[in-house]
Amino acid sequence: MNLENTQVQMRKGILEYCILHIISRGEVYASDMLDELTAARMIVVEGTLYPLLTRLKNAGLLEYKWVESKSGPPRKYYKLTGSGTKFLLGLTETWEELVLSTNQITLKSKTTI
Amino acid sequence: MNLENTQVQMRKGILEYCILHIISRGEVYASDMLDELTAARMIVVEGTLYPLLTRLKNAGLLEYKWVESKSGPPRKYYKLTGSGTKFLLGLTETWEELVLSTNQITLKSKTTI
DNA sequence: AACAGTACTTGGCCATACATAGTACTATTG
DNA sequence: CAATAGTACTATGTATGGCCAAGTACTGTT
Repeated sequence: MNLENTQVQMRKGILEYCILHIISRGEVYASDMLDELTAARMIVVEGTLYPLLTRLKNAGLLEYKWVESKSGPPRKYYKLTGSGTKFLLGLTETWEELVLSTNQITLKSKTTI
Repeated sequence: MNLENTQVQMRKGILEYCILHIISRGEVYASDMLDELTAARMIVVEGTLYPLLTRLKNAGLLEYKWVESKSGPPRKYYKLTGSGTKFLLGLTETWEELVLSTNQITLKSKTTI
C-alpha cells in the first residue's frame, strides 16, 4: 500500500480514454501517442501501450494500416472505427461523472458536516 | 470491452481516495460511507467497501473502535491515523495531477494539431 | 558483418473491484 | 421463548488492466 501503486490503480481505465481521444484527432502510431502522453505528464511504458492497442483493436474500436518508415521498421497507424467513436463518447460521459462524484466528496470541507 | 467494465476500471484507486477523504472529516462506520458515496452517485457495494477498509486498516492508515448500536450489532467507527493523513495528502496530489493530465489530452481539439 | 535504433510482441505478475455466500448480533413478533 | 427480519461485518473466488522483462524483426550506420 504505497503511493506508486495507487497511482497505477488510478490510471486504470483512464489510459484507455486518453488513448482513444488521441487517436480520434488523427491517425497516429504508438510513438506519437507516447510522446503526447508524456507531454501531458501521463507516463506510460511500451508494455502498457501496445497490449492496450491490441485489445482495443480486437474489440473493434480501432483499425490500423501499415505505413513504411524511412528510419526503421514499418508502423501501425491507428484510427477509430464507428463503434470506437461511439465508445469514446460513452467514456467521456463516464469520466466526467467520475470527476463530478469525486469532487462532490473531496471538496466537501469538514465544517459542512 | 464494454462501458460498464470501464466504469469499474476507472473507479480503481479513486475509491480509496474518496473513502479516506470521507473518514478524514470525522469518525464514521461503513454504512455512513456507503450513504455518502451513494449520494455522490459513486455506487459501491458492501463486498467492495469492507475489504477495502480492512486493507487500509492493515496498512496502518486507519484505526477503529467498536461502538455499540441501539439497533443491531456493534459498529466499527473508523478514523485516520497519522500515516493515513499523510497518505491522503499524497493521494490528493496524485488525483489532481491525473485530472490535469487527462484534461490536457482530452480537452485538446482537433484543430490544434 | 556487426551494431545501434526503432517498432512491435509476448508471458507472467500483482492489486483492486465485484459477486456471492456466510457469520454474528439485536430487536420484534407470535 | 423460538422464529424471523434487519443490520454489520467476513471470507472466497473471479476478472481486468497496468507493468516488467525478455524477445523478435526491420532499417541504416560504421
